[in-house]
Amino acid sequence: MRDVAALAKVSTKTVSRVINGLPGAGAEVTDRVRAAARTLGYRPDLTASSLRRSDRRSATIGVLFEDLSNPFDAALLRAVEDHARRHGVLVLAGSTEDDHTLQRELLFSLSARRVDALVVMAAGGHQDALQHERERGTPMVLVDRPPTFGGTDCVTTTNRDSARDAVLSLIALGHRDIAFLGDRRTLWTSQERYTGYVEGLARAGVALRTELVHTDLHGADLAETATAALLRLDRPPTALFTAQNLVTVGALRVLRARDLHRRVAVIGFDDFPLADLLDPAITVVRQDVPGIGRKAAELVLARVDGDTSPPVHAVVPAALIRRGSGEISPDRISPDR
Amino acid sequence: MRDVAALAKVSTKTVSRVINGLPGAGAEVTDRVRAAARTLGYRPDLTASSLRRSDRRSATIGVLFEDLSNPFDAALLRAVEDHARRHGVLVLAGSTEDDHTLQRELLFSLSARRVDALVVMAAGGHQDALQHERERGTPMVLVDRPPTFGGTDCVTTTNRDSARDAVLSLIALGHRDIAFLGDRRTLWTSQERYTGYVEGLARAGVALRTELVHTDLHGADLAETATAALLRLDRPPTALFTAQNLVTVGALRVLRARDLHRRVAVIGFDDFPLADLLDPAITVVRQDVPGIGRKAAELVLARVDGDTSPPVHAVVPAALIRRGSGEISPDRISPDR
DNA sequence: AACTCCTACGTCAACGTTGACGTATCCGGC
DNA sequence: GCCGGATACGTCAACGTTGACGTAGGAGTT
Repeated sequence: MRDVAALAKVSTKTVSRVINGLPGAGAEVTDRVRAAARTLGYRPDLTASSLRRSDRRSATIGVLFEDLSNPFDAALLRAVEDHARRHGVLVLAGSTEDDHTLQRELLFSLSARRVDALVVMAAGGHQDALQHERERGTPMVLVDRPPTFGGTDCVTTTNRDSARDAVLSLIALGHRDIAFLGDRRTLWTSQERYTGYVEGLARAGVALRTELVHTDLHGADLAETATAALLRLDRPPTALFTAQNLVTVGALRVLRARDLHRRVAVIGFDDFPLADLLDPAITVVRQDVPGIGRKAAELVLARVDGDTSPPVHAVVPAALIRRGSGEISPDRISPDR
Repeated sequence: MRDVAALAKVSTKTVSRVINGLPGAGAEVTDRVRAAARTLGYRPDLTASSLRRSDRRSATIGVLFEDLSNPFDAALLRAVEDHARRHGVLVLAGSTEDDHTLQRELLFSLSARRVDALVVMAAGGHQDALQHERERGTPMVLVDRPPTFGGTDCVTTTNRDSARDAVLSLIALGHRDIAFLGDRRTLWTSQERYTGYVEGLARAGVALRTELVHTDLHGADLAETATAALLRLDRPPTALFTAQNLVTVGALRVLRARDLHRRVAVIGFDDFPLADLLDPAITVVRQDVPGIGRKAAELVLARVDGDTSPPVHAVVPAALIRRGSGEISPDRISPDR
């Protein structure tokens, strides 16, 4: 900047005015400064700028997610990034892999870079580090789980209701032995979906068979093991409600290996790419991922802009997409031994 | 920092020493500073720190990609991020959507935030903005295309060789009418894969039927249209080589809709989730995405650490994964009218 | 002619941090 | 008792930028 000022024979302050398009710079000087900046390849330093500016904005938000290789996380990041970019805001992204220590470190890292706000899509377990950051004044949106502390927005989907509806739809087809396969119970979404499952059974007067419930299936491998175990029961389930996308995939692999994919009904929570190309195509509860991402970005950017209205808990509705696998009628299969 | 210093009754310089673990601070003072920092909720400001430090490192790299909703991009970002995080480096991510203007703006944005290096996974078209940034001294790695300017590393996969091998494998089964469906020709990978296709045909002495070649299929929808057109030919292809993952998916949709998915052979370039669960499972050329990402991160982080060895063009080998769809023998199908 | 007001600049200090360098204190050796 | 050297601090300025404020000159008003 000093070099630009020297070349254009003005003060650095005038360069600053020209670069930021502020009034108080004459036409001829403006041209000189622009030309000098170009020839020197000058790029303003936003970090120095935000250090000095009164609002201290870095025009950067942090996004914490669990695992980018999950299409759900990727799509969400994409939606947040899209919306942020339109506001001139960039995204510092980091995955936590559900590791508590990692999450703390990442949080410190983002905090040290003075992000204007945080979008947190992966808060398993304790939220004390998050709470601390929130109390320091960083606006924050939690995605897929409500905050355990005050003053914080969150965006979730209709986990419980959609799970209940999925189960009721299976029951309407005559299913009575519906298995539940869920992700870690520490996740709020898992709990909600399980509650919806239980509510669905209860509302239809179907008894809950606890041996059909498998939780803490983190990743497709554990889901495969659990599915195999279900199929070995004396009275195997005629339908599966798989409460997370990787769990769905694991279950499908086992059903396919046993050639049961056309006989056992499956409804999965979370859509996934190619679900429509499988045989049968997979019926899923589809979350409005772009909608969730957009809402999260909107909320957090509004907070950055000084919105101090009471915290919001936005609920973005999910929809049951009937593709075939959830419309298979009950068919008593023999135990897999 | 001033508050911490005041509370601990030391100078800010001493606080700096304690926070950074530098020698020259006594045990008792260290404890006092730590305690003060904790009670005040002090977080160092990395942006101010890197402004003043001699090395000017922000411990942040920028990653430009095209579309996060493509699992290839997502997996690559994930691999880069993993590796970077292990070095205490965070990732500023932005998608360009193959929009030239957007790419320029994003580049400026990252430059203004003084990223230490760039990983560019999406450089279609002109690279002048990239070149300019490179000339300003920012280390840079291009993924999936060689640089048009000097002094820059890149990481690619065996596009041409693997494409040729895929085609030869189809020819070995007796296929003579092999269609090529490719992404935009402006992409280097597309050109390479097409060249590999041509080489494969030539090496086996099979004539190239130009009406079987469709390029510039950006996205699954265009691929569907092209596939439908191929099936209307008087002599339709008995095998498809789909040179990008979304193209593969589009082609599969059409084959499935026509119930030809068990009669027309398909080999796709780029693996995609669930390719193994389809019927038939899809034979693909699988790139070593984690390997590419790791290599890119390694290269760029080494440059940040001052590695000035000559620029590297790393080639990470891809592998043909035979799953079934590529092992279908030629079967003359009648034109689809 | 003296005044106000506006425009187009410049000067100075400060944002939070650290490199360079200074100073006070203490310890061991002779 | 004095000196050399290490150790534990502090002081000052600077990184690139901008807010607050100052000033010079011209236009308009009375």
